[in-house]
Amino acid sequence: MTIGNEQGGTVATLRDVAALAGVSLATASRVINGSTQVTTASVAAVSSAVAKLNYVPNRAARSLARRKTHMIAMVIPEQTSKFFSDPYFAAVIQGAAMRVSSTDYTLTLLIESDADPQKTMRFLEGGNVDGALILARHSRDASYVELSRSLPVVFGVRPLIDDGSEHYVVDVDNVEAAAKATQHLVDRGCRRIATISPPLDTSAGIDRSAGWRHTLRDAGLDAAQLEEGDFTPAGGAAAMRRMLERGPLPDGLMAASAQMASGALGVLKEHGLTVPGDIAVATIDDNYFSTNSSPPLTTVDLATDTKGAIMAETLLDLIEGRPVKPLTTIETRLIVRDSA
Amino acid sequence: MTIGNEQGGTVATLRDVAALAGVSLATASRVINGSTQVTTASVAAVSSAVAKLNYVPNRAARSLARRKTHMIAMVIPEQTSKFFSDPYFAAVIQGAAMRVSSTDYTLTLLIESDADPQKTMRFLEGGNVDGALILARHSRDASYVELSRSLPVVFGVRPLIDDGSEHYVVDVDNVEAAAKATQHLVDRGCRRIATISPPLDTSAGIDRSAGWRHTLRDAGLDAAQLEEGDFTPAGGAAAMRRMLERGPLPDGLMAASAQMASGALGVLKEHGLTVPGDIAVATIDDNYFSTNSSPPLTTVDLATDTKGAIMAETLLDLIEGRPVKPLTTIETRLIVRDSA
DNA sequence: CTGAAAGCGCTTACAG
DNA sequence: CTGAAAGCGCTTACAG
Repeated sequence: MTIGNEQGGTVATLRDVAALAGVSLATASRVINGSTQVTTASVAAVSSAVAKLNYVPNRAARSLARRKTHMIAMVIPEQTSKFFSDPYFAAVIQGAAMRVSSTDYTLTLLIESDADPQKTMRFLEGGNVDGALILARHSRDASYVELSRSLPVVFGVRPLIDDGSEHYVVDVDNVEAAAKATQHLVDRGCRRIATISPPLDTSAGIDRSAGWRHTLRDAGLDAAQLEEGDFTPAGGAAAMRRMLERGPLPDGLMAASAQMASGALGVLKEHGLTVPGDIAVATIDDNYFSTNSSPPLTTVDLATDTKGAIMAETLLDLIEGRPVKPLTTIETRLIVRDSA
Repeated sequence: MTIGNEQGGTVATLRDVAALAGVSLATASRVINGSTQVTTASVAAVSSAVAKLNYVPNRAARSLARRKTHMIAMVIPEQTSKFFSDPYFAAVIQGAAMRVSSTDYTLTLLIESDADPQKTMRFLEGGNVDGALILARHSRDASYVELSRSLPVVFGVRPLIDDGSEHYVVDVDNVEAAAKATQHLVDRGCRRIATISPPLDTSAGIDRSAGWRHTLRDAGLDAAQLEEGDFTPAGGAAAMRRMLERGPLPDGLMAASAQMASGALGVLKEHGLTVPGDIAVATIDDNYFSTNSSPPLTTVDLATDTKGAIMAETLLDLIEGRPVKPLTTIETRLIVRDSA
């Protein structure tokens, strides 16, 4: 016994509202859309009809007439493991969803299929949304930068291409975030500070390793080892192992993501090394990987949910034609815990 | 300099396709919708026109004509903290989004505002979606059960009301999951097995505490302490503290969620108690809270992303009029790690 | 301030 | 198998 797909046709229509209020369709529409060109009598009559009928405008009809969908898309890379176990995505999505939920817009989740990445692009180009929030992989940057010529688009990560075309980015200053974490290690007296970096073909990898390097240089210290991770605990553990094999042992580690730091901590423990006794660890991003590890990690809070909210806000500004600056930088702050 | 909201009108329309293919609008539409009532010549002509023009059907127009939106909503409770730091929601959303992304449907995230819960309901009742996936709080069960009379609705958690009306649920068997975790403690020789339960006014709380209780009874053991938690690490820690204060110390703990277990572990450590030496700990749900704690936790995997996928699948079946059973149970399995 | 009318881009009986 | 036409439920110049 299933519900079937008839909805019973009980949904009230604008025509019903107008009839009950004793006005024309046009006037009813004006009242509903908050036009000032209507008498208070009309407003009253229509409003009460709306309440009585529990009227909700049909989005499809409205979209068609206005040629606006009132829908925005959030594009997310497929790579299941990442999305699922990476608190970053959950936080951005939540921030954006919360911001959007206070408007008349609707947020739709678009997973960019590895098998058919063009599907996402066709959807976006097909006029199905008023704008898009992009969290996808750098390998597809070019397509999205291109897309932003015909559709309002906001990137959550600086695209790696720079062909001079304009695009909008909301992100933290990753150079600065890495510098804060590294400087903290310098300040507490570390002299041989290594880093586990995000992949060096991502803007996070490029920027965070740069922040680490220049902070050391400014402090008059030599850069110790750099090992690349992949944003996962396993990747962080592997990087830590390589670092330990190659030696010498650093006295400070700037693990450039809490997930990687958490993996590194496990390896350190295996080797009987204490944190922060033998090696002080600072990281970047504050989530359960940084709060829940032992010891809890000194980190730089990236305010990722705020970033999601501001991405959404920026996109709405773009869609509605309000002025927007190309780059919005989210503030970060150091949080000192036990690991450094 | 902003993009503004003109899209340049470059999007091809069905009329364009028909003209280029030399057929009528009706025929073009038929080809695009896979009708068999068309000659192969028409199919060829239209297909090539579609490719040439990069045509994508306008969803709004299609929705209006078909009176179907091709959109499904996932309703999530506001309570920021939960959604954000609770891997459960991320997993369900991901599973559902992945499943939906292989169809022509679109998944929209609806956050049920604490301030105006009626807003969500109006949206759902307004014919804006073809169906809804409900993850919201039990306090609103009645509204959603009521809603499911006029809209296909699938619950991710068994609603607490039972007024005889039919509704569709996709969930794990929480009684059984708790029994598996508890039985494992019994099997390893624990005699005084306590539990930290989810809130007892939720179906998870009711079922998991029941599974714990009846497993002990079947084993001929007395139920030791039960303390209520709230699904968070802090709640688990508080529950553990109360348990320790009241005594006596149990030799086994079935902490009914990995987050709560993680909080409890911290308190045990504070008190110098070892796991599993002094007290063996088993939990429910497998995520970074169970894999990332020390020791890693023996747990029952709830396959939460699969649950999300099956919720979506079930809803699509409902929408398209395929037969659906009222309850779909997701399989769970015990994963033995170091904590018990 | 208000209403009649055209139009948004599709789908779908209906007639052929 | 195909096409002309009506209609889905709104919005918005246009005329008054």
